[in-house]
Amino acid sequence: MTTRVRFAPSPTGYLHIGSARTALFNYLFARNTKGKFLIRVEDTDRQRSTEESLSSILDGLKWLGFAPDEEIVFQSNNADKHRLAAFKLLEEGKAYRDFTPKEDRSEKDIKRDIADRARKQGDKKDMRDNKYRELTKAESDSKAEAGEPFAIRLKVAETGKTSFEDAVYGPQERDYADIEDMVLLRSDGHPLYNLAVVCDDLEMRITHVIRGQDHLTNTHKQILIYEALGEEKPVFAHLPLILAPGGKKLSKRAHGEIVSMDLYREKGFIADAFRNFLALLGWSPKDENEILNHDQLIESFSFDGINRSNAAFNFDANNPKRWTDDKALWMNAEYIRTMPLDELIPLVREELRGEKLWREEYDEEEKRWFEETIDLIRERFYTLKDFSEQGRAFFSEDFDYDPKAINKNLKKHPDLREWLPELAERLEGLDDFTHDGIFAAVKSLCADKETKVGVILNGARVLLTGQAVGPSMVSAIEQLGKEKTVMRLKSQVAWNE
RNA sequence: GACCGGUUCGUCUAGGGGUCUAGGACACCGCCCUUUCACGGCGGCAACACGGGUUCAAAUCCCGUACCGGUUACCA
Repeated sequence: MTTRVRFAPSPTGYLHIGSARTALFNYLFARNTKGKFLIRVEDTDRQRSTEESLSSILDGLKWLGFAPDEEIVFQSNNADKHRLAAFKLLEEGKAYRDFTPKEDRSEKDIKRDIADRARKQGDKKDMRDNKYRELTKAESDSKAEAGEPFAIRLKVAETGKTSFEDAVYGPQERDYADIEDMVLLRSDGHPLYNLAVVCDDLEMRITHVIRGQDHLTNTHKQILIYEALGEEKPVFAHLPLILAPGGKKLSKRAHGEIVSMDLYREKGFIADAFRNFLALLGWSPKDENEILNHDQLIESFSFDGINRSNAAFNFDANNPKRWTDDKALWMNAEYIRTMPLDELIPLVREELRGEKLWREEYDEEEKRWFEETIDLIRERFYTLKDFSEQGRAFFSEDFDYDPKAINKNLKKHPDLREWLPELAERLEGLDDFTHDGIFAAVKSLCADKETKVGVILNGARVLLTGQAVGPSMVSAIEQLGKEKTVMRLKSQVAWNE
């Protein structure tokens, strides 16, 4: 049997980092088992669903590389089938009409409202106390015919329990007494989540339902629906949640853009690296190598590598250097400096284009120079943004000097004001403008001035690149070329900043 | 409140009765390399929530407590 899994986002916002990981695990499982990965858009909440949200989610999935194997299913298109299922259960006596007037819930604080009420009820609540539950068929029919509005609720048995074996959490049980007669169909004819999910998963022939742990208790309700429908249930695998630092809920409201996948693309993450990081949040491979590319992730993925406890996404909103999880940043840097150059170049090209730093020559007569430059400067970069920011001086005359670099490496050694132009002169007269020739010139200047090589090179770095850090400076000088090097070393602009 | 999950270094995690004086990764710190640095190499710091059992032996099994999370809608 081929496995079939689905990722089922509801288009009511951005692509949450936790949803992205759910999509990832579904995708990995599908590929690992040579099955199908499907996408179902759960757009039945018409008030909250938007086009923008949908395209943002789809874009995010595309960026991560999770293309669906079949056409995307829109849940709202299946409403008729859901209704049919509800009426079938009603017909068979497995569900009943509830004529209780619909309550008006104020949009605000619904969740708190519900929790408060539940707290008051304590454990005394009888889940079967609906007075319409035992109405005879004739009574129910006549009320319905008279035009009285009704919702359809599932008739959950008085005693017994649901049980299933979760592929991650193991055996699960829940007593019927703890499950209410949930509404299947709203009084306005609108099918509800649990019914819709079950019907669609059946229709799509889903074999494994892989989703967040927040659905663990829902699963029992859905099992009741599978049973009422007389259908086989799929395998369930629930995933631990991704929490904010301190173990609190991670939300856009409280934590901002950091929860949205869009941000990572904008900030210069490489999809491969981010996928790798995401996979390690709640899952771990058998051996100790944590750097796993797309194919390696697929190959090593399995449910028993999934951890059962929630993971905290670690970042510090007050520290720009730690705007997101350290490990994610490190992972991205690792990919940038080790991935094949021909895979990196197109990504850098996009970045430079976006910042108006790209020149067509980089693909033609200056291709070689460009590749060498990228290979040189990528060594200490963390994101693709660094190519256009810290690396800007390699592609443009219009770059800024980092004030910290000026103070630390220039102004602390006032002599550099004379020494660096002198270095420029010496380099200008150099026939052999290669690494060794440049280094020899630097060393002889150091000897003459009785200073350390580091002082000269650090100072030169500021004037040449505007930065305090970077790759081997001698190589950088060679890469920049004589003309630019001489010009920048003679410039006094930085001294006046 | 009730029900359901969870709890190993700061963070992500390995481990599921003896091999655990608890392994790896990130971060942090030190040293080395070097021509400076956010590269690299080597090393260090640092954890089994707590209390009871069971057992010759418990991070691992059982019970309780605490804390955290989820669910508790005519939302998804």
